[in-house]
Amino acid sequence: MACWLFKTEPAEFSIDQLAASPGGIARWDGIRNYQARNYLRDRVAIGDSVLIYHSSCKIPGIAGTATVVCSGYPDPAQFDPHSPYFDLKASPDNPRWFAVDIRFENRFANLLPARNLKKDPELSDMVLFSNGRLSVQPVTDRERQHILSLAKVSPGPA
DNA sequence: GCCAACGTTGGC
DNA sequence: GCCAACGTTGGC
Repeated sequence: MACWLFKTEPAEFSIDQLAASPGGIARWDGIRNYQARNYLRDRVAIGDSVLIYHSSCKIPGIAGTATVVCSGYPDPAQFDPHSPYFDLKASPDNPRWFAVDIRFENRFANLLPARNLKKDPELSDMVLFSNGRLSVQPVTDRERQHILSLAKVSPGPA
């Protein structure tokens, strides 16, 4: 089982919206970056663990966890001319962008602020800090374990 | 709102 | 294929 960090702007789609989705399941779509696309298309698998990261908000950080319930498939939004994610150059025969489905697992009692995680020696190698703009990124098992242990002790905003 | 870092585009 | 110009991301 692999682990991933998915970034989202909570104003667009938050972990609460995920939790409120039918069955706690939602499509993770609208990813328009090739490196992230490659992960969604080729690597993200059913049963993988996901850390949900809130970005571009008051306190950016990890908000909770989810599980992958459907691996990569063409993102329907790319074919919809009314969608902000429409892509003129994509076609069903030759899809350019991919989505996965995830199911809500847990919302941390206290969000883990990125500025705290950044100071944590256990997490110094996280992709989050070397390529902060990548919206789908791999997380090592060690990083995941550490983050989950932090979430349990509920450190809260420092 | 600023700005640094990074990604994409397009002329050559 | 290079690289300058431009656009986007995202923390602050």
